[in-house]
Parts: sequence; C-alpha cells; structure tokens
Amino acid sequence: MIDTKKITARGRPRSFDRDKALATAQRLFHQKGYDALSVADLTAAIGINPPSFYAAFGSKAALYAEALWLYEANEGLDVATALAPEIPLGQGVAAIFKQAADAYASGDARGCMVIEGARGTVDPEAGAVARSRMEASRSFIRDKIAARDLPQAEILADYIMMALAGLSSSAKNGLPTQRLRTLAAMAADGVTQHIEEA
Amino acid sequence: MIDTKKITARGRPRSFDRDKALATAQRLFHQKGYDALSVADLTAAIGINPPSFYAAFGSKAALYAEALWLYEANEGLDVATALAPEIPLGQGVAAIFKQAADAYASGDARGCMVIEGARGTVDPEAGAVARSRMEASRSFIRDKIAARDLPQAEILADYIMMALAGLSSSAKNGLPTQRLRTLAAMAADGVTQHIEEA
DNA sequence: TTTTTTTTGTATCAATCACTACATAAATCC
DNA sequence: GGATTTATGTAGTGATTGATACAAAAAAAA
Repeated sequence: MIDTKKITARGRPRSFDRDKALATAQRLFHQKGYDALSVADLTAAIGINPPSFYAAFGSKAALYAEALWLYEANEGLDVATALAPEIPLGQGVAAIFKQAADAYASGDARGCMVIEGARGTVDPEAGAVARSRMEASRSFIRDKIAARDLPQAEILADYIMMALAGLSSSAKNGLPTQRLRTLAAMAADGVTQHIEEA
Repeated sequence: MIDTKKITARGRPRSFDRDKALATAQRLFHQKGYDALSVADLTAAIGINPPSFYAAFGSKAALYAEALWLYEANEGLDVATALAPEIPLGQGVAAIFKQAADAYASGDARGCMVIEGARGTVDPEAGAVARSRMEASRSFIRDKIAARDLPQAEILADYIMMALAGLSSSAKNGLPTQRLRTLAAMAADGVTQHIEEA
C-alpha cells in the first residue's frame, strides 16, 4: 500500500479549520439531534457554504458518523477502567452510572449523544450509525463482565444499557446532577442484588 | 356511505369512520413516531384525502394529541391499582415495571408511546404535548407515593420514570419480553433497597 | 507564464413537508 | 322543489429539506 498522505497540498487551500468545524458539528448534533439540525444550520454555524460542506464531509450522515466517533473519544464513559478485573463488579457498575449521571447533566448538550441518536433519529442512515455504536458499547461491556466468568454477562449488559438509557432520558428531561446521582446509585443496587442472588 | 354517527346531521355525511381512523393513526404514530409519519402516510392508511383529514382532525399535531389520549386510555399502565395503599410499595413498583415489560414488548409498536414521543419528537408542538402527558404521569405516581407519607416521593417518582424510560428504550431495541421482565425485576430492587435504607 | 488541481460563492435543483383553495357532491331544512 | 350545510376529490400552495451545476478564485506544478 502506497502512502497517500499529502505532504504538500495542491489546489486552492481550504478556508476553514476542518477539525474545528467537526467539533462544532458534534456539539450541535448532540444539542439538537440529527433530524432537528439542518445542513443550513451547520453551514451557518461553521461559516461556510454548502459546496464547501459537502466537499469536506461528504454528506450530513457522514459528518454525523464522524461526530459520533469524536464524541465517544472525548466524552465517552471510561468503562474499561470501571470494569477492570480487580474492582468488584457492583462497585464498577456504580462507578459507570455515577460517571453517566455527571456527564449526561453537564453543559448545554444533555443526555448521551449515542443513546439519544440511536433511538430518536428518523433518518435511517444516521439512526443505523448510532445504533451500531450503541451495540458496540454493549458488546464491550458484556465482554468485560464475561471475562469474570460470570454467567449473567448478557443480562447484566442489558441492564446497564437500560439504566444508561434511563439516565440519559432523565437528564434530557432536566433533572439536576445531584438527583441524577441518586438515581444512578439506586440503579446500581439492582445489579449488586442480582449478583448476590446468583 | 358508511358512517352516520349523528342521526340528525346536516350536510354531506362523512365517508369514513372517524374513531377507526383515530385508532389507525394512534397505531401508526406509536409505530413510527410523530416526525417519521407524514400526513400523506396517514391519509393513505385511512383511505381519505387531505381535506377530509384536516376537516376531521384539525391538524397533524391535534390528531397526535388525540392519539396520545387514546393510547393512555387503552394501553396505559394501571398505576392506580399497583400503587394502592394496601399494597407494599416495593411490590407495587415491581408490578408497574412488570406491566411495562409486557406492554412495551408486545405487538408491532414497541416501547411507550408517551415516553418515546416526549423524547424523540422534533416537532415542537407534538413534543410539548407528549412531554405534558409524561409530566402528568409522573405527578400521578408521585402523589400516589406521597399519600403513604413517604418523604422520598419525588426521587422515587423520578426513579420510576427513569426505569420506565430505560425499559421503553430496551424494548425498542428489540429485547424479548422475558429478558425485559428480568430487567424490570432488577430495576425494582433499586426501589426496595432505597426504601429499606430510609 | 501556463497548466493543473482543488475550493470557493452564487444560484439553484428535485423531493418532501404540512396544509388549502375551489368547485362539486350529498345530505337536511324550509 | 329550492336553499343551506357539510364533506369530498382535484390540484396546488409556499416553505424547507439534503444535495449540486457551474464558473471564478487560489494554490502548486509544469
């Protein structure tokens, strides 16, 4: 495979910062959702015209996919640390829920961008992308639990995803951080109880 | 031709059954969501033309409000019975969650029409209607709990709404009934634990 | 300079959205 | 019967959607 990385750019240089535009798009997608945010909104926020938009990002859905990836990299929950083998599972799950409570209620874009995008998005392509990322998260969590030789990895992963969806929903409904944290602690009790019973 | 509701109707009689059309609309709104369902879809499904649609229902948003009301009347959870004073609270909440697990995974329209509508709807008017109904449900639940002289009525109501949102989300993601029931039972544990701690 | 390559701004495109103007059809009231 | 009232079908409204055609502009390469 030949390196296709351009060392020197040919042609007219881009007049805007692509990474900055992507960050702007990610924030707006998170705030308003895919369907409620038009390409006209995006180009206006970035400060470019439609042809520049499509030349740089391909399509609205492709930009959304990039934005989701950026969101997961920057604001995603640290599941790997929370579910590390040396930490008791109940404690790890509680840590995840607490992280979620803090993250989902912070800033102007409330809720989880992936979870909300997977559910509410009308556009089929964008919805499929978000659902794919959500399923990837579920698989990651399930594998982390299964590594403990626990037979309930599947249902526990389902429960965690359910609780995160509930927390995201409550956050979007405007619940303050402190109240979300209480809900997170209560939801974590459902896990500890289920492990003890087994 | 078909329908003569009022025997003493004045002008040309309506050629379709309004109640049947409303039921059709309710099912479609629940299946596809408000934004993904166009007026053209609705008129095609009912078998009428746009003028008849608007003469009968006023607007798409007004029909959605009627559909939400019909949904709550026909498929709403029986919270009043579950949270009756003579039933232990933990048991009542578990009953609500089990009801939700069964209802949200049944048929072709998965999830709760109110919860999903309150969150994902882009249209401001329709979203506000759904959110209003959801807030009414929360208040009803809170009052039922507060009637037991429990100081945690607010947070418990928040927790129930959070769990219902999570169950609705998981149901829309395709989880089968049996798995949803297990999640419902786990979520109910979070309540019993919280009551015992107080 | 001349050529080549890429981005830019202007000005759209066709499709879809919720919604209606209008004339006709079908009923009751006088 | 004629007048009145309501619903219907045809056809189309303006607005908005995501995405483009086109030619000028701006850079490197020849």
